[in-house]
Amino acid sequence: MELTRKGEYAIRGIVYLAKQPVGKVVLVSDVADATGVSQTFLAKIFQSFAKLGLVNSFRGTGGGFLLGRPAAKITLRQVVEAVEGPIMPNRCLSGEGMCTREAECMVHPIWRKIQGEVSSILDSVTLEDLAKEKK
Amino acid sequence: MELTRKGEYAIRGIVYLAKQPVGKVVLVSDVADATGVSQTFLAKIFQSFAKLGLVNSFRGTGGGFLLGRPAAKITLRQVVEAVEGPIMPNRCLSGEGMCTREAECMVHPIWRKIQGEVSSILDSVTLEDLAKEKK
DNA sequence: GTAAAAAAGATAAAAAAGGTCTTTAAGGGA
DNA sequence: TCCCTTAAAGACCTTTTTTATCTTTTTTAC
Repeated sequence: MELTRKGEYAIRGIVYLAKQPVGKVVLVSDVADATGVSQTFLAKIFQSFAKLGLVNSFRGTGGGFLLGRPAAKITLRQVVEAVEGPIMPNRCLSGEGMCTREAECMVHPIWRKIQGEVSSILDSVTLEDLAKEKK
Repeated sequence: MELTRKGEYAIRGIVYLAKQPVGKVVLVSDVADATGVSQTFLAKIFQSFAKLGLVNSFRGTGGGFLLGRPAAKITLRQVVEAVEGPIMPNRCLSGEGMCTREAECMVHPIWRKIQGEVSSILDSVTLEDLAKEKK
């Protein structure tokens, strides 16, 4: 029931991107320095983002990363799920007939409810919100 | 963001206890057989319960376990936290001055909200609820 | 005293977390 | 064309956590 470091770093990294002027391309190394995360590890995280289109990347001189779409169109849930996988408080919610007890299981609906609540909270926050300075 | 097997087994085991007639003492081995969990592993889990008073135990011949208080007075949260520790979606919520970014951190309040929601859902369910047969 | 049962602690295999390193591919500029 | 820069991809590694098992000790009833 805990976010891993990967998830933490992912958020820090992409929020840093969201704070840049629109269209500015930044190096992983810069993001790593600014957020205090190892460059190679952060690079892996950004690769996951790139596959999902959360960020765009450019190789070579002058390359780097920027957001794949406006910060207002990227939710915290998308960021977290990109590196941690689906919000899934209990294995049996993954379906695939794994939970043979589902029929009698009274606990099942509780996890489903938690899954729904957590997902909806994470869905309600965008990178635009997170990029604002706290006042 | 996932319940471990220990948490799953804990719930299965204590719900089985809650389904027994009030006052009936049952062996770990019986609970283990009924729930499909290894006996020694379940014994460890029940030891955690016993330390917190969620169950009472008796050693020796005729010994075993029963609920430490009425099923209606034991919440799902207490059961989960007994084996998994506090509901804590993000390390920085643990306080202890760990989160040096708290002042500027816009993400912090989100985790706090999730923590609150999850806790309150788990608090709202008792073993009495879970021991009912699904209809 | 002996058998039954939980308590406690040591040990260990397997999986996940948390990284690093090396090689490859792509792009820009001299 | 040849470097240099930078991300992509994948192999590799270490540490921690999970998921147990096994043994010994303590407690209790008979």
